[in-house]
Amino acid sequence: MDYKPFLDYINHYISLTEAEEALLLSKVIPRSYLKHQFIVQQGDVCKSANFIVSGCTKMFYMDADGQEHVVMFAIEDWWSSDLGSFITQSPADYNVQCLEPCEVIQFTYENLEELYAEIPKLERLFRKIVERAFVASQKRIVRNFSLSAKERYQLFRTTYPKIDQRVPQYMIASYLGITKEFLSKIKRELAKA
Amino acid sequence: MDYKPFLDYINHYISLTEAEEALLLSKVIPRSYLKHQFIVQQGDVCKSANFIVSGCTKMFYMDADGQEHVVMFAIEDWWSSDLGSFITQSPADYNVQCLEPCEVIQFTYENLEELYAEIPKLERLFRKIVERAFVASQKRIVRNFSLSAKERYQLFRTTYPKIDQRVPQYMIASYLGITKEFLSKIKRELAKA
DNA sequence: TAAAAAAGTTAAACTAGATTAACATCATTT
DNA sequence: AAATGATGTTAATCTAGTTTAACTTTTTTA
Repeated sequence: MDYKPFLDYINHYISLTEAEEALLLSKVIPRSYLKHQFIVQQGDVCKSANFIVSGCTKMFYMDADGQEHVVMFAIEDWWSSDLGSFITQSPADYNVQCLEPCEVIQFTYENLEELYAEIPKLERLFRKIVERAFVASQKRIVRNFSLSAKERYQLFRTTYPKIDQRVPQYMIASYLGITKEFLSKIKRELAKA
Repeated sequence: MDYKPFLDYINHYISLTEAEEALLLSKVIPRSYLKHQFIVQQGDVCKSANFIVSGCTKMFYMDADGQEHVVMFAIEDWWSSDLGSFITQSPADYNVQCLEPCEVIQFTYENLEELYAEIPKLERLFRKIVERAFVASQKRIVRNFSLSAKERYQLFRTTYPKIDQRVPQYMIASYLGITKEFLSKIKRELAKA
């Protein structure tokens, strides 16, 4: 597996010495998944923090009625884990499933705790990553309330054009909180206009 | 101002020596606000991270139509800042306003950066705080999609009974993403049943 | 390459929640 | 204690988005 995108990503936030890079890579697990494979399963403990080197995943919640709710997609240079389950090492609320074959770099909980002790700068790295993720998540809450379904789709399409192209439409509908039928109607209207 | 709740809160996540506590307190600003006063204003840079010692705030977004959207409430032992604005030191998307007289402990951006350098453990503290906030935020997104307005209100009421009692109903409606009229209807139904 | 499965479309009937508008109650200030 | 403004209620009408169900197109697999 090619570690360069991963190291580039990290060096965007903090700078590591060669020794630190080597230590980091020694405690990280490269893993490949097939399309449709689950990286995390609802009910199981999320044992790793997963960095996507290549491929595409969805994180989703299966509700009591068997309805899927897509919480987020992840592609190259994003993380895809049930963070709540990972940090508390308790059963996951969400599934993470590969929508394409995926190459993933994994931190186990124990390895990450060791790394925090050995390279304290990593606390800073993950603080910054999660800060950004939290801000984006709050922004999404507001938008879900203040924008119409059509506006939300237009925003999604311009913000994540790559994901819009790679992911089945019915999953995007779920991510936007609408039915696939209604998204189909929205796309027809947008195509006309 | 009484710093004990603040120190207790911090010691729940990490442990500080007496010297570290003293250094921390020397770089923090206690401040009082009146009811209705703004701690952060949309468009201004959010200059401080705000820990609520006493009182209650709302963070809200004012949309293009002049409609208020409540993103979150904060009471004792919570934070209330526009984190996106704070971490990037760019104009705030949100307002933070006091719903009661408030006692607040403030970290300026510069002081916090200094503190991170002087007490690296604080990176760990804020990493953990933001991790939890992010997990809660994602959970809220899923719930907004998978639960009805009535279910969301019931969940809110049992999760945050104190806030339900302290905050005007029309603001709770805004937080839940519904109109005050519809919340009124929901409450009538719940009272009947 | 046929067939089966997955993904997408269309349209009619329906519903959760919005809008509007009038009114009621409570709190604050003078 | 009256008046003002803020908060909460009720009910009729309306609409964005759902549901259902039948159908088409694309992709995957045998």
